[in-house]
Amino acid sequence: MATILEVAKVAGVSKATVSRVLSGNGYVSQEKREKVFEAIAATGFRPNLLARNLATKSSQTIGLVITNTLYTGSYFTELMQHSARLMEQQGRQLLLVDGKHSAEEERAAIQFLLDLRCDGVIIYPRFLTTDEMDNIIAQHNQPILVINRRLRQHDSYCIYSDQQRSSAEAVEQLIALGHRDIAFITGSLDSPTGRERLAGYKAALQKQGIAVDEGLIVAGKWQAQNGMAAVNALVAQGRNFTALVASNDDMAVGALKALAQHQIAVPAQVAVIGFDDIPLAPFTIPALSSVKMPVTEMIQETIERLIAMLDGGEMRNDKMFSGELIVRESMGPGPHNNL
Amino acid sequence: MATILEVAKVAGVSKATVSRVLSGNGYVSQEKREKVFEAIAATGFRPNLLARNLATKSSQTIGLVITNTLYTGSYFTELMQHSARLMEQQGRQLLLVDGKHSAEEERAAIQFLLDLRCDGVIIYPRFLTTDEMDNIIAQHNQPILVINRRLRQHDSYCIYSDQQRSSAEAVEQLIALGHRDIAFITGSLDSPTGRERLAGYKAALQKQGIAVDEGLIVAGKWQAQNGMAAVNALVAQGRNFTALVASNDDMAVGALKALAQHQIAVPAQVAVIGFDDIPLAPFTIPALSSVKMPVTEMIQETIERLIAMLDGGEMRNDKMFSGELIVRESMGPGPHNNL
DNA sequence: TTGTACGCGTTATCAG
DNA sequence: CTGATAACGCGTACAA
Repeated sequence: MATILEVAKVAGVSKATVSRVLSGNGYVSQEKREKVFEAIAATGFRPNLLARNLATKSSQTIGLVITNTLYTGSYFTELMQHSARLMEQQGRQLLLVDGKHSAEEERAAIQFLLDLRCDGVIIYPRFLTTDEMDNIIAQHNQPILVINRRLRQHDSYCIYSDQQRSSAEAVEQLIALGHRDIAFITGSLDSPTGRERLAGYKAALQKQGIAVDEGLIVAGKWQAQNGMAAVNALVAQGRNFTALVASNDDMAVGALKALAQHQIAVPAQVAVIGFDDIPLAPFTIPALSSVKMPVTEMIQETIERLIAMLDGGEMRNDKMFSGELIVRESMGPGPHNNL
Repeated sequence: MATILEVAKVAGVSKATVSRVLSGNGYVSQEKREKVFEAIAATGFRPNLLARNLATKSSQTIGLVITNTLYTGSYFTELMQHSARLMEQQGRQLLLVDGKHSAEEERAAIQFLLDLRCDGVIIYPRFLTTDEMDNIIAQHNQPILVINRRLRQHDSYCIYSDQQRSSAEAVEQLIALGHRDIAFITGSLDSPTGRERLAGYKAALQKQGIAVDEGLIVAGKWQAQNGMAAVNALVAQGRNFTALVASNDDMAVGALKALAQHQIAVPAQVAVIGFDDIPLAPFTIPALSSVKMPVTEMIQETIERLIAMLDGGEMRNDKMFSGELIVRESMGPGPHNNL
C-alpha cells in the first residue's frame, strides 16, 4: 500500500504538501497540486484511516450496537434503514456491531467501538441494565446514546417512548368498546419493554375498576409461535375472553392463526402492540389493530442529538415519544365468546 | 483517556513492560506484572485500537457490506445471525457497513473498510458488476470475498449457488406432476439473481418441450405486493395456469393472498422459490413449496475460507452450492383452473 | 507557498 | 527480565 510519503516523492514535494491537498487545508500552488494528484493516481494511494484518525483524534464514524436477538422482523429493518440514511446525510459512517446475547457481550461491543475511537456510539440495549449503562456513560468521554431505555442519571443520553402508556391506551380502547375480559400475551419478561407493556395492561384494567385475572395473562417470548401457544393454552383452560392484546406484532399474528384454527370468529377483538405497521400486510386480518411504535422518530432524534453533541457540545434535554394506536376497523363490542 | 505511558508511570515501569503484560508476549516478573495490573485498574486504561492496529498492521476485524435494500426479510436476519456467531467463534469482530443503493456506494463501503485496515471484507453485492468486483479484488492486498456472484477472474474469492438450476428444479417438479401452464413472477431483472431464476424457469420448460408463454411471465420486484399485483394481472388478462412459481418468498406470499381473494382454490399449485424456510410460518398455506437457498452454508463457507486465507495463506478452490426443494405437501396435478 | 519536525498511542527490536 | 528507541502513516504548528 502506497503511503503519503511515496506520493510525496513521486510528486517531488514533501508529505506536508500532499497532506494539504488531501485535506484541503492550507495553501498549495496549482502546479504542485496537480503534481500531487497525478502522483496519487499513479501510486494508487489510499489514506490509512488508522493513522489519520489517530492523528486527528476523530473518525467521522458512529457505532451502533444491536443484540442479534433483534435481527428479526421489520423493526430491525426499519431501524437500520433509517440509521443508514440519516448518517449518509450527515456524511458520517455507521458501523454496526453485534451485541450478541448477554449484558457482558453488549458491554464488550460498546467497548470495542469506543476503543476504535468512534466519535460516538448508539446502543439499543437488550440485556444491559439502566444502571450499568449509566455507569458506562459516566466512564467515557465519547457520547453513548441509549434507545428505548430511560436512564436515571443521563437524561440527555436516552431516547425512549412510554411503553406502558402505549400499552395502556390500547387496552383502554378495548374497554371503552365494552370489553371486560381481555387476554394478554406478554413479551419476554426479562426485558424491560416486556414488563412495561404488561404493566400498562394491568394499569388500564385497574384504572377502570376491572380486576386483573392472572388466568388471562399468558407468557410469551416475542415469537409468533408463542402467540399460537398462548391462544391454545387459553382455549385448553376454557378461559373466557372477548378481546386479546399481544405484546408485539409477531405474537399477534400467531394468535390470530390459532384463533382461526379454533374457529373463533374474530369478534374476539385483537389488539396488537408492536412496532411498525404489521409486517404481514398481505395477510392483514379484519379486527386487527396495532400500536405503531415511533421507531423512525426515535432513531432520528437519537442521531440528531448525537450529532449535536459532537458538533456543538451543547446538550439537549430528553424527550419522550409515544406510540400511536392504529385502528384497522371498527372494534365494536361483538358477541361474547364463550370458549 | 489514559494511555499506556501513564500506566507505565503509575506502575513505575516502562511502556514496553506494560505492552508486554498486555499482549502476553515476552517475559515479565510476577511482581511488575501485578504492579501493571493495578495501574491499569487505577487509571481505567483502555488500549487505543487505532494505534495498536497501526503498529501491528492487523486488526482482528472483518468487514461486511450489504446493501440496505436487503435489510428486509428473514434472509438478512439469517445472514447476520450466522455471520456474527461464526465470527464470535473465530474471536474476530464483524463490522457491518451499509452498501446503500448504488454501485458507487457499494464500492465506497468496501473502500472504507479497507482503509480502516480490516483484515478482510465480505460483500453481498447488489449493484456492483462482477467485472468491477474482479477489478477491486485485483487492486487490493486484503482478501475480499463475494457472496452470491460468480467471478471470472477470482474463483477462490466467490461463493455462490446455482440459482438457475435451483429455479429449474422447482419448475421441473411441477412439470413432472403434470403441470404445463406454469406462471412465473420474476424478481427485479436488474439483479443477476432475478435474471438467473427466470432463466431457470425458461430452461426447464424448454427442456421438456413446453413453449415459453410470455403472457405467463409477470415482472416483480421481490416485494409481497408485486406478488399480489402479478396474480391480479394474470387474472385480469384471463390467463390459464395450474401452477405458479414466484421468485422469492415474499412475492409468493402476496401471490397466495391474491389467489385466495380471487377464490382460486389452491390446487393451482404454488411453488415458492426463495430463501430460507418461509418466514410466515403461522400462515403457511397448503400447497406451498419452497426452495431453500443455502444461506447458512454459504456464509459459513465464506467465513471459513476468509479465515483460511488470513491464517494460512493457502487458497482453496471455489465451490458451488445448490438450493434444496422443500415440498410442503403433495403437489398433485389437481383440476385445471380456468380463470 | 512550502518543508521540517514532532506528536498521536502501540508494538517490536535490540541492547543491557 | 527490562528499558530505550525506532517504526506505523498521517496531521500540523512552526519556521523559512
